[in-house]
Amino acid sequence: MSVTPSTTLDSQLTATWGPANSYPDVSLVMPGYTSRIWPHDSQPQFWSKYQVWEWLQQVMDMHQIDASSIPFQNFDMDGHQLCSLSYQDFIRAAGSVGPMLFHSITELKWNGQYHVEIGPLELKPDLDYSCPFPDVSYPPGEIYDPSIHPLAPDASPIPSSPEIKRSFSRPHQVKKHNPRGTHLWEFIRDILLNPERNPGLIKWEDRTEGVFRFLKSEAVAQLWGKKKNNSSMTYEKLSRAMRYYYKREILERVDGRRLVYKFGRNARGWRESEK
DNA sequence: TCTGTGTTTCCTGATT
DNA sequence: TAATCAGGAAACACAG
Repeated sequence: MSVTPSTTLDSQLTATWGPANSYPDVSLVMPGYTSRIWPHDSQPQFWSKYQVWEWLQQVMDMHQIDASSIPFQNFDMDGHQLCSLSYQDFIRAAGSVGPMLFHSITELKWNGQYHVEIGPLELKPDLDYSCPFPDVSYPPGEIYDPSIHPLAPDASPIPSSPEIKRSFSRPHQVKKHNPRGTHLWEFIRDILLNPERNPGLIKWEDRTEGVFRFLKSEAVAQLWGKKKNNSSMTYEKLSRAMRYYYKREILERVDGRRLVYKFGRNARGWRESEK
């Protein structure tokens, strides 16, 4: 997508992250926003792959779980395929987060099928689906491979076995420290990982090396500020936060190139093999 | 209340 | 000259 210079940020967002893609507002597709309302007439069966990813992103963000905790490539499917997954398929594909995702999609399916307005993504607030492990990242060798463990299309109804019920109701004890929801680097990563929805804000310079460049630095800063409810955010401030990532090796310096950053060894989920 | 984390804000100086 | 980069310092919000 090309964006003309006269195009405002809002209109860019509207055009790329908004109604054209069946969402009423950017806040609905950008993780962390408060108004997480999926359209009632949006049946997950008819979702595209990107809508599936957005749903994943939202559910993870809603529960403040690092989106890199699950291998997105395991959900490289459209809504129809997603809806055909069983409870066990979700566990295989997303590990400990699987039950939460299954619950969410089941609810959405029911909402879509029967138009029961019980609230979008209405997950029980007293349930803690936080990842039970300090950092459930998936090393390349451990990434779930659908070709090895094909996902059976035998959709299960609401879990009924005692074991499954337990996994729905038992709060996990270990919480991941992520007080502010999505981190800045994850926000950047997520823009990069949605090329169809990225309105020319950031682009990959070297996809395999994790090198990327800001095309509209101030627009990205505004978007970040909007997400954090901070209207005074600027690229100056955003870049300061980015530079703090050098020390933590989430980002690596790219010398001599303006607006260019590179994901470091501690950044997860940006590689094509671990999406 | 204290502490740690992850920014946010402001600043100075250097570089492009 | 403006934009950006680099990094120090302090403040802030939040969760545990």
